[in-house]
Amino acid sequence: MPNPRSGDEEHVVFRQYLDAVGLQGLAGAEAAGLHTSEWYALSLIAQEGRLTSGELATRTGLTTGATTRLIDRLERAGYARRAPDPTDRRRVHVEPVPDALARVEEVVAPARRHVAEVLARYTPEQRALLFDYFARAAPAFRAATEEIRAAAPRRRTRKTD
Amino acid sequence: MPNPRSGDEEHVVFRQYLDAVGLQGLAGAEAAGLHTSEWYALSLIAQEGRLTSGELATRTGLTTGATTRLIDRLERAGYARRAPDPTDRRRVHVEPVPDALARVEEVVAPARRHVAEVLARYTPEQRALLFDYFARAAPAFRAATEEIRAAAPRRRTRKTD
DNA sequence: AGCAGTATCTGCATACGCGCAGATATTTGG
DNA sequence: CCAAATATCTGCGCGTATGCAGATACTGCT
Repeated sequence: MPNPRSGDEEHVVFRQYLDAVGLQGLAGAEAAGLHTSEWYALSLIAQEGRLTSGELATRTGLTTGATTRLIDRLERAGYARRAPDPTDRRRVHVEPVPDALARVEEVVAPARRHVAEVLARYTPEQRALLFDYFARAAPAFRAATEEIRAAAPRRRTRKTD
Repeated sequence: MPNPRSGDEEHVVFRQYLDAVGLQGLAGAEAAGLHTSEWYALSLIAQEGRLTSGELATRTGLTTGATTRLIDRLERAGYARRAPDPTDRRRVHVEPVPDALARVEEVVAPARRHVAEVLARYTPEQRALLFDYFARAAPAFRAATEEIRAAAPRRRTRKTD
């Protein structure tokens, strides 16, 4: 990697940073024994605390049938569980199993540790700034995610050329 | 631990940040029409600039046969191409197609834009610190990834023992 | 030149996720 | 109480990714 103008360099630095974080996430998902759709769904559930099957279907972009199976897998793997809705017995709430989230934490532990090492080299003020960035960037990334998913035409199958 | 209370909060902030970045990556991969193994492989190739089929097999943890098909898909989708090794004609180098990487950039564009908005609220000095963090954190995440993959009970792959 | 070792590719079989459409259970409205 | 609407589940088939093992092509060594 040569040393181009700093604007370019920032671009590359950020790109590689994103890639590294993304790859780490994928490795984590695999280590947790979860496929990406399951990992994605679990993140959604953990984030919202609790979702109905239908809501999960909407958020993941899957059909309700596929979502049922997805929940089956998550449940079988011990990451989530079904809970009845007291007011509407057709509905099924899906909620994370706390114990399993701890397992996910374990998988993320190496990343946390390595990053902690990096953070340790900064002053408390600098660390505060970084965490301020984390807090602000998370919603920004979530907004970007929604934007991407909204713009992406669902083209899972490439049979039609 | 100087401050358990704020430490806990940092924990959560960081976790949500990681989740948000990861989900964004997944959405991007899907928008690019790539499955996770393909996205993963493409990241590796882009990072190294060029890999042989065998090296890619090792890095992804796939068998050489599966890797051949993976390269086929990457090539058919226009993200990578095969290039002969001038010194060893058995070998096949896989390299990213620059044009396609630009397409991937497009997919990441929303994230870049949203984060740019966040970064715009900081002073140049603060931004410099953040980019310093990005540069340092990327290798840290890569190390974490290797650690995770090394520890993960990988599906029975290699038979070369 | 011949033989062993290496790198990649190709059939074959298997597993799995997903969409589709119908089935089942429950709520809501007349 | 019956019918329509709603939420989830199940049976079925398709497309695809992967492992395995053999085939093919090339290199290096004797």
